[in-house]
Amino acid sequence: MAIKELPVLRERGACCELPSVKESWANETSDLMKSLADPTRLTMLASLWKSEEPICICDFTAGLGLTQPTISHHMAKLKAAGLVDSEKRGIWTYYRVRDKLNPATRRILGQLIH
Amino acid sequence: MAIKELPVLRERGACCELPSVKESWANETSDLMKSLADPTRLTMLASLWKSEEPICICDFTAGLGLTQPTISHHMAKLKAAGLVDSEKRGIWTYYRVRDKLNPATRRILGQLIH
DNA sequence: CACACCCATCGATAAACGTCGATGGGTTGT
DNA sequence: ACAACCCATCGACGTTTATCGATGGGTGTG
Repeated sequence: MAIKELPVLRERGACCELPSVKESWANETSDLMKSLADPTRLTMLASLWKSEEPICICDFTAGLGLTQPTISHHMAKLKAAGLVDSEKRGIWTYYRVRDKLNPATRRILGQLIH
Repeated sequence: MAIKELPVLRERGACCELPSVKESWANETSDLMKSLADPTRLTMLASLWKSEEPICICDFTAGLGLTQPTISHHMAKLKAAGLVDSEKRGIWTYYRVRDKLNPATRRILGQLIH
């Protein structure tokens, strides 16, 4: 257990340096995590991920127990995060997982949803 | 483009079914995402991930531009999410990425931090 | 044209969140 | 015993978030 070799005798008031972590990475990654930090959005995204066909707002509104403005609000967040694309057809607006998803993001979503 | 074959002529008021997504999965995954949905927590977790040695609160307080209560608060959230372990040594409390991390969670973190 | 339907947006409200100062418990060195 | 340091917790504050009802624009149907 390496934990037994902790520096018990380090000087007081002497703090150590941290491994460097890029601020831009932290900000961008936390934005992605925020867009996924809601059960409704995760459910919608997983549905789109698994579905062969695009899905429209009314399907989500009918399937989940939420009102249409709430569903639209969540979908707008997924779209703002660059995770989904939309296309309007007649009176419906169809959503799908974005084709040109960043490969790293696609891997993460694949790990999450599986 | 499969999108050209959208059901433009579907009946109005007839909503389709969604692929089934487990509610428990959505809740648990969103909890994990929430714990990662903050730049400070991501920076701390990435530091622990990259570091050979455990790191104590005072190091984070010195390295990031935040007060000690804020750092402790974020670390408590990471611990509550089961992502880190802590061990007290003298006056210091050392943190490290949890040894017995769920393999799926470890893969996700590996993808995120890399 | 009038009506029904889909959807995005606005405004409001309650809950959750990030941050800080203050406090107190533990531990070490003098 | 005292002082200095590390850290967890509490209470407060402003910000963000999830949700809803109401509204209006757009589109197809009778």
